[in-house]
Amino acid sequence: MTQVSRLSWQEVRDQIRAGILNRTFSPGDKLPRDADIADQLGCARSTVQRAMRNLSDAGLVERKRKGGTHVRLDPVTRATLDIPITRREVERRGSIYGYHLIDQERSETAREVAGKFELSGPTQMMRVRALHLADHKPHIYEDRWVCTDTVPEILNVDLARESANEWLVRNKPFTRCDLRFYAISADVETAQHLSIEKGSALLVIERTTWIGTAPITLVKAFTAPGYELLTSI
Amino acid sequence: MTQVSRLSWQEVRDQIRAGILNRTFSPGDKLPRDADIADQLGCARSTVQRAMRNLSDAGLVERKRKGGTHVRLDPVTRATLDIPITRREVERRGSIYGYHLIDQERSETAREVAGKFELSGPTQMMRVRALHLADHKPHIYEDRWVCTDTVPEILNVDLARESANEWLVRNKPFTRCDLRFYAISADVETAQHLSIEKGSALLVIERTTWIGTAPITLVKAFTAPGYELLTSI
DNA sequence: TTAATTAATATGTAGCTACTTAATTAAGTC
DNA sequence: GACTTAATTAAGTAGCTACATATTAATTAA
Repeated sequence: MTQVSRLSWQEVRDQIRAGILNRTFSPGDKLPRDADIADQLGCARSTVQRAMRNLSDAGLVERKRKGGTHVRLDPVTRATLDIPITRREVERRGSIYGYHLIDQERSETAREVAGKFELSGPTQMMRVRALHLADHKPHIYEDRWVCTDTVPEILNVDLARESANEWLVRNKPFTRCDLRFYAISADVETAQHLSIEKGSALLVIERTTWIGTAPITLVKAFTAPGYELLTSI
Repeated sequence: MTQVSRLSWQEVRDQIRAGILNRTFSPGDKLPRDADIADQLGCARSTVQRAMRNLSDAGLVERKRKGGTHVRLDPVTRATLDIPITRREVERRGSIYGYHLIDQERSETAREVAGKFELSGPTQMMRVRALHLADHKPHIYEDRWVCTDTVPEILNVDLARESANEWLVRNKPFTRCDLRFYAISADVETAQHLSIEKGSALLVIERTTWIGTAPITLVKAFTAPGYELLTSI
């Protein structure tokens, strides 16, 4: 008697997923209603709901009120990425973290930056350039714009002591965050900051954050050669 | 009377999150038990549970049975990435998709590949190189290893007609997927395939998949210059 | 004192009911 | 036929109870 008295939502999810993967339900097909699946499997609808929500989160099915549940036409690989504050990231790898402010200046918003923030009117910004070190070697060079209309407090922060990265994460929550990853060839200035050769291939992590619709910050993090971004699964 | 009769789990989540962000609860602090929060807010524990699970998924808090809920010490930016099959990705941008098989050959597993798969013993592999085109221009060059012990059917697939990418996604579900993103300078061969200059900076998306512990495939997708990976939030 | 056992506790899950909401289908109306 | 409105449907949510499970804390035995 290895029979389980109750079916867990994970088991239900696995069964439904198996049905999708072995083509009992093909892409585009409509799945039975939650209630019917519950009946058939002998569990509660809430259990099927939980399983379905999971499959929906994972990108395997699409659910619509009244419309029912359909197997997604185009399966996607959905991954979650954790981007910690840079100090933590360095320390977790067992390296010694270092930080160095390069320069900071108040300035008008560059057109490119305003575009990324989806701004209509003009705003005051502060541009901060800084270097994060791992074991005394350049690790990430960041070129950051902070909106001083949204975050005026940043003007009173000693950014030579505490990085804007850290201060903002700790003090300025965001409600929206856009991330963008791409590769570039290091230009002269970036190469100089990272102590590498001009033209080296770099992974850039670009992050734009808002609180509501108010812009907070835009950072381009130029990672040193060899940097890899891994999924946390 | 704008008072809501019932508190939704989103509202509960927002209140707890607000408490964390305004330092009512600082990083490392222990939050009250779900039941107490429910009492205080006048909702059911299940509603608080739902809210907490969401905060936990988002990386804001950590929960442990008996241990309770703690605000995470190191806030992370947690993003979800959708990686569709390449054809879909190209078509969604309104471009014409094209595919071209470069070559395929059965071979022993390269040491680097075996390492990525965390293999102990030897396995048979097939190496497939192919090009994905967008509007007749090189878009992604993929260098793929498929384990023919795990996926012998692939040997009977006409990979000149259907890409391994598509066939595998449609026919071989995985239970584990590791992703890795990094930048490289194009070597001669890669540059040739992508019709670009040697040394150009390229974003590489490397994906390793398993079914259980059995290896399925390892792909390095060399994206054409200008390629960007965006989060779906 | 240390190790093993037991009790206590906070989260996690399953099941049920009742109600809400979004979306589609059907029925009227011009 | 085209448009509006109402009915229907299936997922989503809230609340409750009961029990499971993982940990920690307390207690007892060696």
